[in-house]
Amino acid sequence: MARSPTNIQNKASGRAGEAEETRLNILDVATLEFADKGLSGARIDEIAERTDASKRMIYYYFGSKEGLYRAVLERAYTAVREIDADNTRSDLAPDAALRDVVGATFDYHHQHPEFVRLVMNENILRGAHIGEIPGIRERNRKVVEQLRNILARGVASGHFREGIDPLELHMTISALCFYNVSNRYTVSYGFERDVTAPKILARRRGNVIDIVESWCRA
Amino acid sequence: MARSPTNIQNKASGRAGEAEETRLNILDVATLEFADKGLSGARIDEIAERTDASKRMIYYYFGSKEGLYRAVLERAYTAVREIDADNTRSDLAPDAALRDVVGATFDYHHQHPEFVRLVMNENILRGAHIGEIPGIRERNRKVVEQLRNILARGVASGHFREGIDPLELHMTISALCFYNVSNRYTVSYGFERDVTAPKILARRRGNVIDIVESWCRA
DNA sequence: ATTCTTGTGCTAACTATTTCGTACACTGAT
DNA sequence: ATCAGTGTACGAAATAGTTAGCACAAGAAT
Repeated sequence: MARSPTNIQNKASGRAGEAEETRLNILDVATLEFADKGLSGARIDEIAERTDASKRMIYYYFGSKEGLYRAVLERAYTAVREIDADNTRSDLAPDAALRDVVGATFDYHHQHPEFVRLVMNENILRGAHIGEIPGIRERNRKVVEQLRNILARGVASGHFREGIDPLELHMTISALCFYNVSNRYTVSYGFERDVTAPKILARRRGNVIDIVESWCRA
Repeated sequence: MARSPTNIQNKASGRAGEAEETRLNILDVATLEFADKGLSGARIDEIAERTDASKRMIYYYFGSKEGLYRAVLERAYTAVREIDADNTRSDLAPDAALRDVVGATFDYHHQHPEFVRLVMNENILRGAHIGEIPGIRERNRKVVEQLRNILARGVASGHFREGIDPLELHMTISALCFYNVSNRYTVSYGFERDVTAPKILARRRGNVIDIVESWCRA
């Protein structure tokens, strides 16, 4: 029952760097596997097989299947910061800034389906693990603050109308970008249409930007 | 693990209808279970336990775990027809019709989270089973045709602008309605906000309708 | 310098349990 | 007596997690 440390951060001793390398390799494989099959669908044995390490190593570093899952989720959420981290967009006009945010969000989702699938899975699990990941609150807040800023500038410049809640805007953008990837296999079932085809994707991207902008426009 | 002795469930009596009753009872329980945990997360034994029947019956009627899952999915998809089946909305003005469709879609998703979760799960499975469900193609087409109709009427009456693809509109509506339920546990993590609270829900509903309308408006 | 000790990184084989599915016997209505 | 419907107990495979211990490097003791 005792939770194992799992914190072994190899520095100083042993074969330098080897440990971290193994850890990351496991994390990479596990990310694909969990994104592919979900927490309950993924198999530790299979992850172990695809790794350069052995099954024992997974338990050595991550303690349990859930521990591994949490580590995977945490890394994916950390990586997602690149969307907004350095992009303050304060140099852009409000409407251009908004379009830029929406476009970047759309692209990120499209380029990282494994992240989308991990989030889907986490929602299937009713967010059981998301609370344990440090920094998510801050990240979410930051995104919303950025939107609030863009909205305020837009209202001041006459581009946008008043009364739009940044959080609602955030949900709108997320929904439009997320859904395309998350529901890829069921959405337009019955139509001759591959939602990943460049042409269709580009059109959808443009539409998503338009939708958001037309809602905000004064 | 001594399970309950005898689950006497039988009222005995006429076979007529009893079989179907058992079948439906299994289907009900399985729907909740699959929606809750997904295909790989759900446990046949647990489903059996919560049923008025026994595990044997599940295999008797549905053959396998996947067979049961498929039956569950099929029924959920059949049930969803109620959104649009009789609602042609031809009596409404185009803009009112659109608002009505969006509102009804929003409500349906909110009222049937188990359907949303089944669809999420099916997407995790990369739509492995959706193809085997008869009538989905037609249903999807019908929805899109209804939107095409509304759009055409709206363009004619000057309410809507030209050039909106009904399929894109459908995706937009679905995305905005689906996401609220599907990503309930991760969306606004970090905000003091319960996305199921009546007030917040009503506001979101209004916004979703506005978003769609403002995009279509001439 | 050589040996002893210690701790990390790691492997292979094993265990205990879970879990899907089945064999078989039974029951009551027609 | 037949047969759809049913319960109980079990089998076989899969699967999460563990046990026991080896290899190697670096520092301490000799």
